[in-house]
Amino acid sequence: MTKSKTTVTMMDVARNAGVSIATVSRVINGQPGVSSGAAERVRAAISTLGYETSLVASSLRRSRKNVLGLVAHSFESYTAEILKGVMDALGGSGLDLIVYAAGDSYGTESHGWEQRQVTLLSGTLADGCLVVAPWTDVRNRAPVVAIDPVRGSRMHAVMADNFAGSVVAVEHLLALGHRRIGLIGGRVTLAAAWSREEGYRHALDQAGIDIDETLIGRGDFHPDTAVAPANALLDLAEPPTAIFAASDGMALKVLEVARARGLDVPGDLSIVGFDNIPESALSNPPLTTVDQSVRRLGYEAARLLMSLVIHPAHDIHQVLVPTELVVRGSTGPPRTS
Amino acid sequence: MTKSKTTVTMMDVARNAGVSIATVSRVINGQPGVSSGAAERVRAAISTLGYETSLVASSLRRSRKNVLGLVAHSFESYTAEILKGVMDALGGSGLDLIVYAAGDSYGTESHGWEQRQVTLLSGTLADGCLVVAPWTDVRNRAPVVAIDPVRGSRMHAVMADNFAGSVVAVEHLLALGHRRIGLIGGRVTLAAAWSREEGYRHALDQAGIDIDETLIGRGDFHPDTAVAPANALLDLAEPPTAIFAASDGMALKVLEVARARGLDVPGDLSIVGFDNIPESALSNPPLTTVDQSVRRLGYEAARLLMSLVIHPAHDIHQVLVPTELVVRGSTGPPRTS
DNA sequence: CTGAAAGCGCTTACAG
DNA sequence: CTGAAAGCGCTTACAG
Repeated sequence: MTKSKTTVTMMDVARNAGVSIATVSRVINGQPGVSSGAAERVRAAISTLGYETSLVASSLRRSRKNVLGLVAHSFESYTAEILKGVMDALGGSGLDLIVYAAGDSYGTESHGWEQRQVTLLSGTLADGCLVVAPWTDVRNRAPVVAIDPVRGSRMHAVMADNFAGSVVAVEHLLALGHRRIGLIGGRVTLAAAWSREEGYRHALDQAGIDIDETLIGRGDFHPDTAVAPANALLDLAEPPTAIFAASDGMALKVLEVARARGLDVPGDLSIVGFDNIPESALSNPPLTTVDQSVRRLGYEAARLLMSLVIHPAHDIHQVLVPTELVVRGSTGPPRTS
Repeated sequence: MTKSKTTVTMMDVARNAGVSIATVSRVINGQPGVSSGAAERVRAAISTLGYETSLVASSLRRSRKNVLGLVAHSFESYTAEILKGVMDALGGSGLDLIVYAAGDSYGTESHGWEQRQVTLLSGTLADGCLVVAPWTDVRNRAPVVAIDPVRGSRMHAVMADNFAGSVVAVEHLLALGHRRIGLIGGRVTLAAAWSREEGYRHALDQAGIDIDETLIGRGDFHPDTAVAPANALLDLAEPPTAIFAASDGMALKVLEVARARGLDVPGDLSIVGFDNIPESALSNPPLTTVDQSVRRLGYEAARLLMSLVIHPAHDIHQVLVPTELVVRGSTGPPRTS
């Protein structure tokens, strides 16, 4: 303890074990070509000195890092679910995850933000990167997979099968006997919103029902943005007997609006949402909705990224995760008039 | 484009701008002593080449990294809330956050796990580290702050004022007229569980009520572990008229058990929880509980860590975040017999 | 104001 | 089986 060093380095271990740092490195990385005696001494030195390898130094030298990166705008529940799914996929793979979150709050809303974050992680720390709901496509030398990409994205991506989900939701309402079905869509620059609206139109089309554009309102997925279109729909001379909202947050808001207006759900109005967030099961009545397992999205995205890290692909991989209709109390047959 | 390099480095920028890499570094880090002409050329070169600085290389050289680390076992809702609070604190501070999650699932439950993670981050990438609900105390050269530390912890830490919260909860029941108040505690190795039980005992003591140990059951904070103790309590010859559960998850389970037994809440049994998770407001009846803002915990922990990074302290800082009673429908006066 | 050079802690051919 | 040495991409005294 003559020198007061601030960190225990590989050099210290080497000295303590009486070998070179190359040998220490080999032992740590489990590489062949070390006598068992030397390996033993190195291991002993490591535990005596409490040595821990430097992630940064080894990342700088190594090309394969065995770490995946993730970039997200916030840690609200959607991202939290994604993270859980990613961890499910990583379990036991030998890969770790590093999440980098920039402290400056506004930077987050600027255009190049995700690109910067991805470069930061991929260049140096991670073998590839996951981007959650990016505002724009992102590129990198290392593979990048988007979860919920923008509309028309040309990146590797994972998203829910929004189109099929909407079709099933609307078909459910049709089967109950509804003919005037309103839609409250989301921001159409997002692929998800677009596909959900497409599904709505497609299902009505298939049923031979003409699309009535006055029955289509638009929010931006956030609950509050559903209030105005919901009221507009219900103020119609001939209001819809059912409303399909493109997110559960918005659907629950529609439910509130309906009750405030003295409407019985589902007696006077059936309501279907999309997402199956936990609150949907707890509303009164509980919400019929389309389940998209966000956790599963994270899982599939991590799997895809892992495979791309091993076999880089120049064609674009996009995977659609199935959705499923969950029928609960907020839908029923229309009042027979 | 004669050389096909894989990454744009500072060297490339320097060459392109006709300066040395030292000058490039100075421009990037906003250091003085660069002529405006040189700075201009460097900036131009950076944008032409699309240069992005290497987080890893600069971390290796620099002592101050302007990055905080966070280590957690999972990303379930508790940790997600913590993350939100941490991001609140970081906003605009110029500090970033890096979360490192090990992929191997069991490692997580082993003893030295947090220590290893903290060393990994703190040694090299971060100026300091946050540890969420560690199983044991963790040390490092760089400052470490625990959120919800173990009982008797000697680390810097942030935790809810669990004792005061329990006292208020039990006093609320006492004020309603309850005298036989059951407790379902948590795992007592956790400081939080211990303090909550202490608060219960203290409040009864102050009210001059002898502690009846048969009224004390124990779970481990997870919902399911409350079922057996709840039934045991309600099977008593003289059952409690109120039950205080040390977590909302457990309290909601008690509510279920009570209803399954045909008890009216709060008519036959009052129930109080602890935590104020979102589900508590939605139960039927809604749960009276003690609010501990987990997000606030994250916020305060990040603030503390930031201050410790700037002024390292050798005394132990522990901060207690206030809790607050939220009275809802699950508590009322006992039936007058 | 500017640059050459040392060095952060590792890994990896290369030569024994 | 083992080690000396180069180099990953930066920052930072130091000398001009």
